[in-house]
Amino acid sequence: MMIRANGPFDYGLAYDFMAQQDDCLYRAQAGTIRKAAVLDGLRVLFEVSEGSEANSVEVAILMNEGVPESTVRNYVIEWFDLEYDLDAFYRFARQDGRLGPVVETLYGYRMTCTVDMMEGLLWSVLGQQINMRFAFTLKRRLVEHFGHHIAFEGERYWLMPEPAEILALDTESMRSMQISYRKAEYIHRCADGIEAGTLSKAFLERMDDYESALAHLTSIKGIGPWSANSVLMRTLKFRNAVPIGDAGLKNAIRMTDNLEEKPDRAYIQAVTDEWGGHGAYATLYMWRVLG
DNA sequence: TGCCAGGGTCTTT
DNA sequence: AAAGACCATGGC
Repeated sequence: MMIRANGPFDYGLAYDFMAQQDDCLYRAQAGTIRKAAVLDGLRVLFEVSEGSEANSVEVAILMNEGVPESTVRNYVIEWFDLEYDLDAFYRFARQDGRLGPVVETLYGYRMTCTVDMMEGLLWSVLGQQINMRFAFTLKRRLVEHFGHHIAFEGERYWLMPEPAEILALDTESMRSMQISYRKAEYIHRCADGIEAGTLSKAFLERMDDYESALAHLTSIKGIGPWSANSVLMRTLKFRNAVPIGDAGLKNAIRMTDNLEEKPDRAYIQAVTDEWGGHGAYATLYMWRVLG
């Protein structure tokens, strides 16, 4: 099936970004991206590749336990953020001194979202303060520990474990994966919240006010402003969410503004205030000015 | 080798 | 309110 984006979309840019990540929950190879997922309790393996028409992707289902095609379609729309009005962002960005140059070189670049809430929260905790390479290693160890995968053509396509399974995983097992005690505790809290419903995606989606959702997320021990906004941006699609304090964003602003030192919190706040409702995509593009 | 990493909490000024 | 200690370990 083919899916067209709302406005410009460059599959190659999405592919290149995803291929350079070391994410165990999809496989990027030879221009195609394969992913296994459990959707409404049923397993499915599908493949995304460049669409035959402009600004589109092609989706092929490789293995399916009965997930409706429309469900897979909606998943891919969310994953590649194909509904976002990218032209509206560009109209704003072209008039911005920082964003103007970078949006020209990345025309059609969209966010790769994290559809699953447990995965989004897990990443927002694992990604705290450590280098990305190591964070991906930790994620891989945790995911592979549970062993859930779909085998296809001699390869394993790993599935995200359920919150209940993560909740049941003891701290010592996580420590043996080199996840710190604190992060193990935070991950348990997140899994518990999803199980209880107060951190479920459906619950937070109903909380359509940004300030309320932010306050709710940061009330969880271990979820600070950076982690909360990471989830608001990539899983809940709040377009004004910006991970304040993000190291990459600091470095990017330092570069665009030609600063001697990294900008402080007030400086960053002033910049992100200018972005307003375009903050999430402004951040996405700013990350790319570092190369 | 030392500094930095897509931070957060808790304690102390 | 702001600054410092501590966590914890890989990557470059």
